[in-house]
Formats: sequence, structure tokens, C-alpha cells
Amino acid sequence: MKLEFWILDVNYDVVGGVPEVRMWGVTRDNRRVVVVDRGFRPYFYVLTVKGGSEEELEHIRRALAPYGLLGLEVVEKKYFGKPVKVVKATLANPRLVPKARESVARLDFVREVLEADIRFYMRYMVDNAVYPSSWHAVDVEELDKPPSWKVDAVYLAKKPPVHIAEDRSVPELRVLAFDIECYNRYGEPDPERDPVIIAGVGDSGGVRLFTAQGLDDAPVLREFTSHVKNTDPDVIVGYNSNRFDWPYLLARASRKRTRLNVSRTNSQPAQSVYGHFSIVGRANVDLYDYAEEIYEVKVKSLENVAEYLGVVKKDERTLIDANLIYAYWDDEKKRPLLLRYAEDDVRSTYGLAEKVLPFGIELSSIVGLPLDQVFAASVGNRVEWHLIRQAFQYGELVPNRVERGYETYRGAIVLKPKPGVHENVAVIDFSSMYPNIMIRYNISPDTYVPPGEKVDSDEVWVAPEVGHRFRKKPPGFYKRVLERLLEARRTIKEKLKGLDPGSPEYRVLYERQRALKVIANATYGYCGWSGARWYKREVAEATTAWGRMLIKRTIEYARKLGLKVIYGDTDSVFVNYDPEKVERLIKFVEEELGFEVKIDKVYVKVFFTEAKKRYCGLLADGRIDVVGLEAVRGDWAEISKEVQEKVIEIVLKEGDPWKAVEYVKKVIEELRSGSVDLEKLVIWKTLTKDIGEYEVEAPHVMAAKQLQEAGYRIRRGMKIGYIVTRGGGEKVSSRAKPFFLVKDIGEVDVDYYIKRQIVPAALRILSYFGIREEHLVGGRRQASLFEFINQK
DNA sequence: GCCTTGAAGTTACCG
DNA sequence: ACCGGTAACTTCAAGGCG
Repeated sequence: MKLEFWILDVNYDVVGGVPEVRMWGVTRDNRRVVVVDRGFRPYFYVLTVKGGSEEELEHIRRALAPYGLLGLEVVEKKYFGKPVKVVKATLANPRLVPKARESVARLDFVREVLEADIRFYMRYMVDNAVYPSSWHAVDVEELDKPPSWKVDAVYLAKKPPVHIAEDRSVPELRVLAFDIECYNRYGEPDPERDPVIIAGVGDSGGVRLFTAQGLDDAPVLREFTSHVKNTDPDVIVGYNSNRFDWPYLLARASRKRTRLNVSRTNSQPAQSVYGHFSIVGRANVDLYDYAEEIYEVKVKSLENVAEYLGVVKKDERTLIDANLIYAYWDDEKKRPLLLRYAEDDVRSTYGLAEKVLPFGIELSSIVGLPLDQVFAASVGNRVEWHLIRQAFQYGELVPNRVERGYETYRGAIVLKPKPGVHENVAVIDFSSMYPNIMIRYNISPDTYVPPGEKVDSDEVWVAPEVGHRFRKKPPGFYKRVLERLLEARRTIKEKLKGLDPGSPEYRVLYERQRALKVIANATYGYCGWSGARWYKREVAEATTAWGRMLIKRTIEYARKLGLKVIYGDTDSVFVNYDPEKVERLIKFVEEELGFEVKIDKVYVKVFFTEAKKRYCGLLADGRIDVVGLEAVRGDWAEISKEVQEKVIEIVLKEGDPWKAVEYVKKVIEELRSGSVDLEKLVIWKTLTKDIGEYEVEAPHVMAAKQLQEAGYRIRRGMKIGYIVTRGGGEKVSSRAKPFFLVKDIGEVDVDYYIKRQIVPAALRILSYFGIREEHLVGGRRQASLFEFINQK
């Protein structure tokens, strides 16, 4: 019988000594099924001195005998492009692979054991080109369904499923959002002590809340579990659920001697790779993982992220002080507010999922990691899995992870900007510069020619400055991988042109081209990452070297044409927009250098200071770009960011810096008079390490210490919000106080905010126009003149 | 011993 | 655990001056 199904989750188990890959999915007729394949066995490769001589095989056979060896075979593969003979050792049981590997690695003629660390179900998917979040056709026969399994049918695959690559449709997935609230009378909730007072669940139909009876959460756990079972979602989404909700619920369940059997095999969520919890048969997605990649949102609370993505506006939802959740629970009159808050969290989470899942689905199908893992995996791991997939298709062995020392290499060029306001400026960009460089010059670990090796000079590309050589032929690994990605993206972008932007097809393909771009662009960074399997410093180093050459030659030619080069960074040049000359420049880059460039944008006005990577520009439609400046940084007080934004707007739109001065003075007055929201004075900074590891007493570290003393749990990675107060010493750090402990504007060190926040942010723009601090503060001329003289 | 100065530590940005 | 380049802040200690 033939079956088509869309793969949601993949796992395996060993049944009666036989490993069984289980592919959980949704059929064309919307049934939930699992397709099992019992025909696949784990294996790994052994790279030996003699390429698998009889004697070597005998030794390997003996070493592997205790681990259920099924067979040894000498196979031809490629290792960094070079043909090699390796011994493929096939075992019966995936669980014995790690031990077997160790046993073989000890043999003295064994150079390396390869691919022994690839998880069994991933091995299965890679080898059979089975892709998660994609449709497959498979020949099956139906099996008896174990009574505890939550599926419509269980099938046995006669052969591995075949990917239907051209069909990017997505079945109607049942998505369940959830969120829990815990009792926190004693600070950070502790599952050993504090119950789950509310568990909210929701989908497109609405939200349901399960509540504790007083402080007994047994009903919450029970009802939550049965709700999941009954609604049988394909995707379960939470916010920070891998780090909080799931471990908490599991700990509560264990304490209450009950079980959280929410999976499709009636098992509990289990800690799995990349710190995520795996729920058999479903995709357990933690949207916080996605939020971490949205750098525009500085404080990544659910409500901020939901607002940013246009899901639920902050003023359309209930917000309460999370530290007081217990009080809302204890007080019957306030409890409805807490319930609304919980409901809004679930709504936001569900809304977020609608925005984010389509991208995750495409990413999952491209890199080949199951949907829930792709969210949890780091960028490096995503790229790596994509490469592992490709390596298999090219017959390349996957290199092992090795511990390496950290090495640096030169990166891109950044030009010194020409300070001031420039009108009519075109920004010309190389399209996907690094991927295209790697393709054009065939830069790859397997094409690299080490210094000692003799090669005819016209057979290699030689990187400028650094001199690394790469064979022109055959196409290297990175080249093939990147060409495929860029080509796929081009095709999709072509298709998009003919589609209605409101249609579901458009959405899917749009997200797909975005995912392709993300992976292509991250591949250069990956190759220079010392933790990468395919790391090669020379590869990364040559790529940036060619990048420098390209930008230099582009700038040279622009100047030759008589264009003024105002700025440039890595793969972009800013020139005065003379359409004819710009056209010639583009032609030059395309024809002489062989790279694609495009006009990315044209600024009506753009303003630079002397600093690199910081500018602001006005576009024809009235929008303003702010790049690198304080206004777009998360570690400046809102008040300074607002001031700078407004100053930029006045300067660019009205061209009157002195009007901006008046505005700044007004804000300073408001601050002095105390009519400013405390919220606007909060400075947020990330704790990038554990609190004990800091060498200096930075303000946010001191604020964090105060929080710790007040009983808050402080963890690396947290954003600390503080306000600088008066008194308490010279150092800013001695005056920094956690923002919510500051109750009155009277406590605030207004002077700090004026002199170290507002003035610097404003002057960053205004000092170019001859405006100085004394023009913004003080007001009285005498004082400023006096200060001026004193400075000299 | 006080004040200036610059290095070091730290964070967050750009592409 | 993707890269290097960059600005700018705060702290801290060395160095200079008296």
C-alpha cells in the first residue's frame, strides 16, 4: 500500500534487539500516523593505515565481536576530497555504537573512527534522503497499533520513504500553545516547594486554564496532561518551555507521584539534544529560541517579542508584576487579573507560533533537523547538519569534531566615513558576497593546496595578501553546497514574482528563500569557527582576503569614474548617486570582477561622524535609517535613545541643528523638573558571564549583586535593568540600582542622565555642527563660557 | 597623596 | 559555541607632579 505523509518527528527504539526508526507524521487525508522502518542498521567508518587489509579487518572483527557486529566492508569514500578506502562496520544495535567506537579506536593501525557520533535516526534520514517537515511517499503495510500509542495507524515501511521535494505544502498542523504560572511567595519558584497554580493551553479556538485547588496542583498536572492527550497536538509551543515549563512540570509530576505522559507513545517529555525536551511523535518547540535571534528586541520577554512581531500589543493585554503572581493568586479579588494574564501569555505564545513556525518548517527541511531540534540548535549546528546531508550525497566522509586552539585572521575592510551630511547617496552592495567568493574561487578545505605542495600556477586560485592556494578543479565541497543553496533561492525568488503575496504558497516560498539565505550566509562564519567539523582557517582567511580585494577595486573604479566614495563596510560602498556613473560601476563589477552588485538603497540625505559603523540616513519615502548609533543600542537609557532619534529627525528632515538644541534643552528641563517616566531611565545590560567571574565592578554587575542579595536568582545571559541614583559614591557602579527598586524620581542621579546619557547621545550628531555640551546644559551663557575657559 | 591618562574590561553593534 | 571589525562606556592602576 502506498502512503504519502509529512514528517513531524523522528525517533527510534530497539524492539527485540532490532532497531526501529519511527517517523511520526500527518497523511494527505489528515491522519496522524507513524511509519516504522526496521530495515536500517547503525554503522561507522574506520580509517586505517592500510585501507582495510585482511589483517586489519580481522583485528577490527575481533574488537567488535562483543558489540553485535553484523558486517565489515571496505568501501570507497572521499575524505576532504581525496579518495580513501575505509572499513564500514555495521552493528545490530545503535546503543552499542559508542562502546564499539572506543574499542576500535584503541587499535594501533586505526587512524580515525568516523561518523560514529551521528545519531541513529539522523543517520537513517541522511542516508535515505528523508527530510523532516516535508512530504514523502512510502510503500507500507499496516501493523497492529500498540494500544497506548496516540496515532490513527502504524505502518511498516517496505522501503525508506521517498522525498517529494517539489511539494512544499504544509498540512493542517494542530498547534497547542501552553504556559504555566507558579506560586512564588518565596521568590523564584522552586518545584520542590511551589505548586503550578495555572497551566494555560490554547489554540486557534481559544484558551483554557487549568488551576490549582488552593495550593494543590495535582489537578493542574492531571488536566493539563489529559488535555494534551485529548487534543493530540502535532506541535506544542511554549516560551522558554525547555528551560522552565517542562522541567518544572516534570519535577512537580515526580513530586506528586504522577506522570506527564503527553507524548504519542504515552511517555514523558525527555531531555534531548541542544537542551530541548523531546516529546515523542510531536514537535516541542520553544519559541524563546527563535526570539534569541531577533536582535531588534533587546529585552526578550514574551510580551516584547509578541509586540515586535505584531501578535499582541502590550496595551491589549494584561500585565502584572511577575514577582507578585502569588499575591494575585492568594487574593480572590485579584485572581481574575492573574487568570487574564495567563490567558494573554498563551494567546501571545500561540500568535508567535503562527508567525514563526513557517520559517522553522522551511529551515528544518533544508538543514534536515526535526522541527523542534532546528529551533533549539545553534547556527553552527544548523549549518553543520546541512553540510552533513550534502557530504553524504557527494560520498564525502564527515570529519570528526576536534578540539582546536583558537586562531584569529583578518576580516573585512571598513572605510573611514566622510563626516557630515551628504545628499543623494547610493549604497551599492555585493549580493551574498562571501558565498559568491567561495564559489568563484573554489575555496574549500578539500581544494586547499598546502604551502609545500607543488602545483602548476594556472591550476590554482591564489588568494590576495595571504597567498592561500585553492585548486580550480574539481568543484570543492563548499562551492557545491553554496551553489546549490543560491540556485535554489534564485529559483524560488523567480517563482515568487508570479504569486499573490497574500497566498499561502507565497508565504511558504518566501520563508524558504529566507531560510536558504540564512544558511548560505552563515556558511562562511561556520568555516572559520574552530568548533566546526569542516573548519579551515585558510578557507575563512582567503574568503575575507578576496572580499577586501573586491571592495578595494570597486572603490578604486568608483573614484576613477569621478564618484565620491563616502563610506564602505565589507561588501558595500556609499557613493554620490550619479545614475550613469553608478550604472558603469555596477557594470564594471559584474563584467571585470565577475560579481553581482545592486543598488541597495538611495539616501536623500545621509549623515556620518568620524566613526565607522555608525550613521543615519533619510530615505525618499521619509523613513529614517539609524545604524550603529546609540538610538539602536540596547544599552542606553530610553530617554537618550529618544533624544537622539528626534535630533536625527530634525537634522535630516529640517536641516536645523539649532532647533534640535532647543528640543534637547526641553527634555533636559523635563528631566530636571522630575516629569519623566522612570522607565525611560532604565539601562539594560546583559550579564555575559557568571557574576563571580567579573574582573571589574561594572554598574550592571553591581545591580545584579543587589538583586542576588534580595533573593533573586541571577543567571548568566540575563538582562539587568538598572537606574543610576544619587549618593552612594563616585563610581557609577556604586550608584546603580535595580530599576524596580527605584520608586521615586527623587532618587535618580539626574546629572548622570544629563551628562552621560542625553548629552553624549545628542552631541554624537550635533557636535559636527559646532554644538557643545554648554549649548545643551546650563542655559546661562556665563556659565558655559566659564566652563569653556576652564577646559582650556 | 592627588590627579591625569591610558590600558583593560565590557557590551553591543555592523556586515 | 558562526566570523572579524568597531565604538564607546566604566573601572582601575600606573605614572607624573608637587
